[in-house]
Amino acid sequence: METTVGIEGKDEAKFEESVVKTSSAPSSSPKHIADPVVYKLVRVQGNGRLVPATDDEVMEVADLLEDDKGDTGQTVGCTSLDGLPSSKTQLNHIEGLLLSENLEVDAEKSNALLDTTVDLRKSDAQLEEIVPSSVLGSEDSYITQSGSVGQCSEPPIGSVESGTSTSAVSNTLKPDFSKLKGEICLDKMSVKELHETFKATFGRETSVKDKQWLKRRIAMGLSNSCDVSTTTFVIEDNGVVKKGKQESLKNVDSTLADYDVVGAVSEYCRGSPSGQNDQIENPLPLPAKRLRNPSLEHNCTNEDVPMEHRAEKRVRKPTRRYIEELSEVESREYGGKLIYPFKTTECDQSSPRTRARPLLNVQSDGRSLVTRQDSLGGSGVQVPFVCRVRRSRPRENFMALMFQKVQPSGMGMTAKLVKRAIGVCGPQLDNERGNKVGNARLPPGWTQQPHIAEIEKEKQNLKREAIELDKDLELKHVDSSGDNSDDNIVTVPTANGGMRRKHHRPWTLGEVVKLVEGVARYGAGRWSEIKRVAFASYSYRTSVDLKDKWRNLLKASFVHLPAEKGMQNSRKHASMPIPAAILLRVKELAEMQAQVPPILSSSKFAGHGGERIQETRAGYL
DNA sequence: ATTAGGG
DNA sequence: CCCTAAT
Repeated sequence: METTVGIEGKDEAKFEESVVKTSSAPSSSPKHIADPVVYKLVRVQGNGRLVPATDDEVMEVADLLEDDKGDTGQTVGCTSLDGLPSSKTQLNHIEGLLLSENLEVDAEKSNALLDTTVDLRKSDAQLEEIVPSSVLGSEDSYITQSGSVGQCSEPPIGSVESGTSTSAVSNTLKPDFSKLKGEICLDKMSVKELHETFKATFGRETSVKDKQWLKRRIAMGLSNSCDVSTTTFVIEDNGVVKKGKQESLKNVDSTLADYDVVGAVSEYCRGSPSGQNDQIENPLPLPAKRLRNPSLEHNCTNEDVPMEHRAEKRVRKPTRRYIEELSEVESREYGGKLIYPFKTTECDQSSPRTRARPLLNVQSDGRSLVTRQDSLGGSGVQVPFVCRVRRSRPRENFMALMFQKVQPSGMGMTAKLVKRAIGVCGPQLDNERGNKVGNARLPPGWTQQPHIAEIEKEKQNLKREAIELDKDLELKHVDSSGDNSDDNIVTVPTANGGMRRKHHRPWTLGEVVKLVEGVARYGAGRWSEIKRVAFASYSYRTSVDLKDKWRNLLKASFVHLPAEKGMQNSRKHASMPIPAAILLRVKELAEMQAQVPPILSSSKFAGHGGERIQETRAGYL
């Protein structure tokens, strides 16, 4: 079961009182007409019924409401997420940076925004796929309120929405009359009618007889569940922040709860204030909503999953990306230490339920997220992938170890690596590595080729991503993509007959920005500092890497003119073109810090006036 | 241990 | 990216 929060008004003052009242009588909250807000807590049982929440299930959401009132919502979610004090500043800065004077970048940015959105939705959908009914329940209940409204009494709501744009959330659920209307509408229908409606909605028949179920389904189909869930999550998120944790552990598979939060946070931070409104504002709650955006369609339709099913696929384990994003935030919060909150959570509660769940999310997208479960010799030991702290370099080293065992040829240099490997990541050999141990027979060419392909694909997608408003999150996306599992390890022959491994990790935009940022803040040369601060969560990217990258950036920032010609034919997607804005900034920084590359310095002023971007600097200091 | 520079 | 010298 899941705890759901519904909002029916807005007034944090009366909040608590109201909560209690409403929770015992979900369908009626008459007293507050205009201002009062009530958060109704309901518990969804099994596949449908809404049950009044028990007292201890009632969550305090007062502050959320408060925020909702004044804020865009985005800020709310984000601040609660990233404890990074300077995040805002950075955000502004980056934004400025990108917007500064590059239309191209701008365009890219909007694209990125879209992409991100899609991405999030997609993963969200996938999330849901995993969750049988629990989280769904919450969603459903919500929809019953607002979604069904759309069908029967959409006009009033719609107008109300656009009229009172103050708080999306409160507006969304605000009037109970809407809910009642909606309920009644569907209630009036017989099962048969419901079936017809269902068919009309989803284009297929259903054998389910449960009216409740049908209603919810239809409602879901008519409204867009994506946003719905978001709302729910947000609330839940805040709840979690307060005291939802225990609750989660108590009532729900906390794993799920956590994921929800993750999803919610991500989506919310993306800047979904509009997203939330979208759903409601849209006067025609048709299934078409999903098709609104081409790429979105693509992402949502890629599988031949029946639509109904798709609707469910909204909650799912967050992609590694998200985990790592969060963890990064977390780590920053705790002073750069690598802390993986989910690890504890997940490991603590290994309820039978949890164990059963993973089966559901099998092959949502090629890269199964759960498989690690039993990987350790089938011992059933549960080591959530989240526990993975890092891969790549350490792994490589580890692999070196294996390699040495299997094929003594590379010994010479391996020794060193092995040593490092043991020292660095020995204790944290996670299941993934464990897996490899099992499969260690793989030849040097080992690295999971299929995986690489996947990654590459993803990278391609992410390539188009630029920094958007929600820089922090965004960056993490990009970055994580880079770190996303497998590295392109290439073995190059070395003089003394040995083989050294060289892995290539394309720098993501996010990383670059971070780097630039860092340089701006601490100055070029303080690589270790920069690494500590900006790259705390990136186990790869050593300070040396940073340095190298900076060197390259510097080079790039001053040349960029002749490059066009040769590059044209050879490789278009070879490496992510660094946005001019960033290069510009690099250049500026370089000049500012008197780091102008000696030789290039002559041509630097050629046809470019990069002097006038001063505000950027201001952002840092 | 970190940094700079060459390869 | 990797390696190494220098600090």
